[in-house]
Amino acid sequence: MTGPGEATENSSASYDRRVDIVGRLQTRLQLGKGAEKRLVESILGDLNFATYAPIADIAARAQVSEPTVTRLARALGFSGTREMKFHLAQSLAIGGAYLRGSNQKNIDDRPLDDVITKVSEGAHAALELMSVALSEIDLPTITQDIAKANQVVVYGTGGGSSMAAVELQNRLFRLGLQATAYSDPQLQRMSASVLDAKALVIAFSISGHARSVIDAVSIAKQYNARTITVTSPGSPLANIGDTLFPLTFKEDNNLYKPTASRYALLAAVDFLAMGTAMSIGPKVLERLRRVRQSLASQDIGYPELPLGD
Amino acid sequence: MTGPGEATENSSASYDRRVDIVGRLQTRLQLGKGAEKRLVESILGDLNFATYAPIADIAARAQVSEPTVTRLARALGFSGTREMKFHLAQSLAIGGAYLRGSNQKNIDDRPLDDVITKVSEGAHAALELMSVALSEIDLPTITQDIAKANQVVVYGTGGGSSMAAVELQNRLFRLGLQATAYSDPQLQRMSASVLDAKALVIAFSISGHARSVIDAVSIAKQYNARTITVTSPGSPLANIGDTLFPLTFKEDNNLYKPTASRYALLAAVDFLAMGTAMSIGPKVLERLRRVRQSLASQDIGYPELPLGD
DNA sequence: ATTTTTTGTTGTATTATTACAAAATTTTGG
DNA sequence: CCAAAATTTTGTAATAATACAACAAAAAAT
Repeated sequence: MTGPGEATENSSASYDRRVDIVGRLQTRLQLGKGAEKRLVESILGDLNFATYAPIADIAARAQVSEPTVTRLARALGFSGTREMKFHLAQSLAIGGAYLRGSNQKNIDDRPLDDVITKVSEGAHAALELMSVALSEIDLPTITQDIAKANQVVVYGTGGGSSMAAVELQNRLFRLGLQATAYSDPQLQRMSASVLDAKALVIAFSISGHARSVIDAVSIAKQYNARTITVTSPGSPLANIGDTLFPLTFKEDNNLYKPTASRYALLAAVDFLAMGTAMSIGPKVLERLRRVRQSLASQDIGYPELPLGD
Repeated sequence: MTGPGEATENSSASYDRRVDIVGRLQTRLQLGKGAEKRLVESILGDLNFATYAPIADIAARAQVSEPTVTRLARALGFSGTREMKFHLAQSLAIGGAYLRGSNQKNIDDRPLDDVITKVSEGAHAALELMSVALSEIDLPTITQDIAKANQVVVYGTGGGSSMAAVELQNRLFRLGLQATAYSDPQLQRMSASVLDAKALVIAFSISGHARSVIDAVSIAKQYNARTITVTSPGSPLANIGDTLFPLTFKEDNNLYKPTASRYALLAAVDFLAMGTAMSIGPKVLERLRRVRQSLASQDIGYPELPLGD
């Protein structure tokens, strides 16, 4: 439908599909069989090739016929091979080294000087893992709860989680919600003990074992506050919360680079904050405008810049 | 000569050219004239169209002949129109709404439920843009400076930058460096005034206009401290620092999601921290082990978990 | 054994490029 | 400064490359 002929008009539909293309290919790999499976395998095995090579070469390499390639493209929702290749090119651009390198040797084997490659591969991977995991959950329901809450209390201890907690506080605050973040273990427990049924707790912990956060959530529940936990599925914290926002990440053992999970946390904050903004709806724009203006008046006008330099 | 035939090998050469294509077109617009100029104008006027439309349509719209399009592609260093269009598609993907911009309806008009897609696309794109931009700089030199510093002072004001500053402090501290972060404007100026030539300043600012950070860097320079700025190229802060670590990002106009730059900042922190760890070398591992142990003794052993939940 | 689905073959339509010719531009000799 | 030659730029038409449709054969499911 979104064919070349319609190039001029808004191609937002295809834009949405873009990044997901690799995931969709992987799904198809499970279901498919025979010629199509061979083809998908071949494409995933070398995305670069599939992007730049003509259909004849792609077909030859996968030992399938040319129309099979066209048919796969159609099956994925594209108007044809051409369009599929453009989208592959785009996800390759966005996924960067992460996707480009998927068929390469073990990351840690490579020379130590490509710090940039490693860090961004790790970050891309972390984000990818998160968005895959989240296809399971019902984000709107969670964010509607947040949007309706009278008071939002955010817990998180330790570098990553407390960063996330503070960040979420800022973001929700800008949306006009009463949000407060607590990083201090004592304050977490104390603040939890004065909550009521109209309060909403959001608790961050990568491991799900942070003692003070678990305590605070338990206390909050005693007072009937709703609790959302952002943590690893199956962890103690995940088990006691009302709703789980799963934090999925794979920390690799490279001691020099112990931070992939931070991207996952940051993404979680973004998902929650943006989702909440959406749930609140257009009236949130007025509040954002005010915040922006309050910053602008102080530091003379760079309106294009993000909030809170 | 990165033709389709070479698709299988690592196409890092084309990777470098990728983002720059719009800039190169703009350069050509100055020099060129006649048919080519018309064509370039037309392409820049609607990158989307140029990306998706067949050569005949592109030529027709610009009122030039088809071979002129092929010739332009060649002149830009591509093997042909096909390749040029792929690269356009990729820069469009990375530049995102920014490049797609003018001639499209607002992204915000799209349905509200694909929060996850939007956030992760933004994040991926931000990371990719950073790593492309950083292929220019000499990271080892910078991180060796950090590794050798007697004392590291980190400045950053406002949500994103202060988060980055604190995070970098933590990371460098774990490596055994004397690192201190200051988010408070007054403290920034004060701390800068007591530095000496052996101190190293790292200053974060997304815009590069944060008054207190600029002041602190100027003061630090008066006392001969080395200064590294992590900020937008060309900004006031970038101009006064000794070394620039360029922060490249395209904040899109989606008010609901004002945070792509945070991923760029986080990546910058990772690049610097990991690079520094590399520069220090293996002896850093012992320090990391100690930090890990100090955390483990308190909260009973989950050694696989990242430092600082 | 028949129907349905999947895959391949062949011919055709679309798209991009080459080869050549015609303008347009610049250069050069008077 | 002007025309004629040389050079460059641009366009036309033929050709090559690429992708697709229609149909047929094979495989799988009923």
